[in-house]
Amino acid sequence: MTMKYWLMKTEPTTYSIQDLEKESNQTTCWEGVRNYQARNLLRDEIQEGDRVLFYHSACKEPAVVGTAVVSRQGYPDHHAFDKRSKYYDAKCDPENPRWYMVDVTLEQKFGCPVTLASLREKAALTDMVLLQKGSRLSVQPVKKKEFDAVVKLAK
DNA sequence: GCCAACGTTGGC
DNA sequence: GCCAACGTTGGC
Repeated sequence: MTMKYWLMKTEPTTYSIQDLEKESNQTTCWEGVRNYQARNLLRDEIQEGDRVLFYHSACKEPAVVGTAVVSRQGYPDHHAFDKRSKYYDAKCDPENPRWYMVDVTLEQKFGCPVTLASLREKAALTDMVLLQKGSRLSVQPVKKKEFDAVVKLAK
């Protein structure tokens, strides 16, 4: 299985790369994704060892702020069954999980975040899912050359 | 805060 | 299965 590349969005007011940095083992579960297209990626496509662009959305300066590695592949998001969780989903049956998550581990926090504006300036990145009009997927595929180009911009 | 784009819900 | 209404996302 060859390594794949992804981009995951998070609102830094909810969970930021600084939060990930502070976790034990700098690892967290990526809970709360409640979109079927993204769910399918989390459940079926994303493999341990895959690389992730960590993206801050809905904030003053939207940007890729670092990279992470998938440290556990898809498993049921148990927050959906927890009434106290903000991600509780009353329609979910633990016997037949609807929502999935993966674990991610911090790889690198960029010293220099790669802003959305700077991504748009790069001709090599015009096909990135993130940059397409109306694109809202919070977990999305990235091509290797795109991943590499973004990492390069962080230097 | 605005609003375009997209996803989901539910009546029919 | 259609589609209007509503809710959410997320850049600006």
